[in-house]
Amino acid sequence: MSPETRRELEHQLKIISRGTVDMLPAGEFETRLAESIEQNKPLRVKQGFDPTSPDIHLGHSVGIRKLKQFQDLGHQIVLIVGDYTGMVGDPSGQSATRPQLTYDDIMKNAETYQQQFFKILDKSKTEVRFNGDWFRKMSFLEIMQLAQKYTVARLLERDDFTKRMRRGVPISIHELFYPLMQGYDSVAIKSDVELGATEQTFNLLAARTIQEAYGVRPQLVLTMPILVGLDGEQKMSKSLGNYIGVDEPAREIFGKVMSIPDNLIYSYYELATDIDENELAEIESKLKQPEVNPMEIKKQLAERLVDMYHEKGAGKRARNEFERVFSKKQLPDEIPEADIRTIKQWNIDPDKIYLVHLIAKSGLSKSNGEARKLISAGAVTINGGKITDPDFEFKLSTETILKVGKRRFLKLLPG
RNA sequence: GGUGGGGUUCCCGAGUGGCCAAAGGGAACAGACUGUAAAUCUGUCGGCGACGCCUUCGGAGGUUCGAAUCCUCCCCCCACCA
Repeated sequence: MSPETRRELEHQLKIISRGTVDMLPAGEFETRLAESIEQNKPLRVKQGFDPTSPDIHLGHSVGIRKLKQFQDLGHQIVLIVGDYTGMVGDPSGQSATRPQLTYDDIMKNAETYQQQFFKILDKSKTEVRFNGDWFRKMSFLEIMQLAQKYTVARLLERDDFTKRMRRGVPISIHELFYPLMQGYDSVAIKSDVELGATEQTFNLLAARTIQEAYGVRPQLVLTMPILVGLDGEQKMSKSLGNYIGVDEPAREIFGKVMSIPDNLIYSYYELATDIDENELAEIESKLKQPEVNPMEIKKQLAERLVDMYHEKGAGKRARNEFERVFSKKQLPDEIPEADIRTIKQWNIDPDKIYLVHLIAKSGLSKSNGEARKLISAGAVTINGGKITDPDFEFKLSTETILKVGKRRFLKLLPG
């Protein structure tokens, strides 16, 4: 190996290994990377995403950002949109069968996925493939041949299956196919590397066996930690509702980041931002000092994340807004407005506004009942004055600010 | 295929003829305290202009003054046996 190759190899390994949990099989990464450098042949680096929800969130971004690093090092990224696997549902980490989505839902989600991927990746350098392209064409015979390549015993080694078996939770046969399908994706696109979260380790390794069975060189496997969601306990996911979408408005991203438990701050910096090693180390030590209030570090994190997914300066603005509304309890700079016409469209008489209806119809609460509860709980103010009477009615004569809970506002205009 | 045990509100899970919109826990939401952190305490937690009315306990029928609870058929899950 030439000194230049050696240097480039070290450089690439350093970037690639940041934040990773495992690079498997041990040692082979180095060999294969060196080979790629020497032959000037980019690695084909794959990650699959099942479009089971409309948005890419920070959890997805962990892998995508790692792909971006590969991309910047000159490797070829292949994104698999799992339109077929999405219908099967990945059993990884699941305690129950996933709900089946219709093909239409999946394709709708696939569209937004494709837009959102490129908030992080360079579109012109990325290969996007739908796995329906090959699965749709498979005959039953071919499916059986694929099924031959793996054994039930090996599938059942998986922790999630074992647990479900033990707890008496059903496992459908189609779920057993999921790892086979994912593995076949690797055959179809001849991947050199596949990325995934640690919970994917089984699927990623199974793919090696399947590639080999089809005469394709087995891929390397790189696993990333799971990003914990807003609740501080479970992995970030749409279905748990504990996620931050990359497409969300700046103030939402900022606010959600501020609501994560303190002990998550470090891992968010490490996994979801591109902060450099030195700063990361500094943050780590600061967070350990009891006299440091983590709030400021968290605000910087929130600012940084907003900047990543919005235009420059958006983070700063979101921060100012946040501080105004929550620290100083002032009004946000943009409040949804409702004029007389809108109010009438809600079937509400502006001369005799029944507060419960107003809150419910304007969407500040889900139902009249909830509005009523919020009022009784003291969560509703009109122009700063707390209203606690659930039957409160008023006439709209001047501009009026309605506030429900900490963050829901509505401006009523008499005009 | 046989036998037995199950399917309850967002989740787990009590309830086996009226006192059940259904215990308890979790989640969630709101309030207090705070840093939209954690912890803690309090309240709410199917819908409705609401001491009442409507809808809900796998599905469809039935018995009864009255059903989540009893009967019939159907669907689904689990365990053991084959």
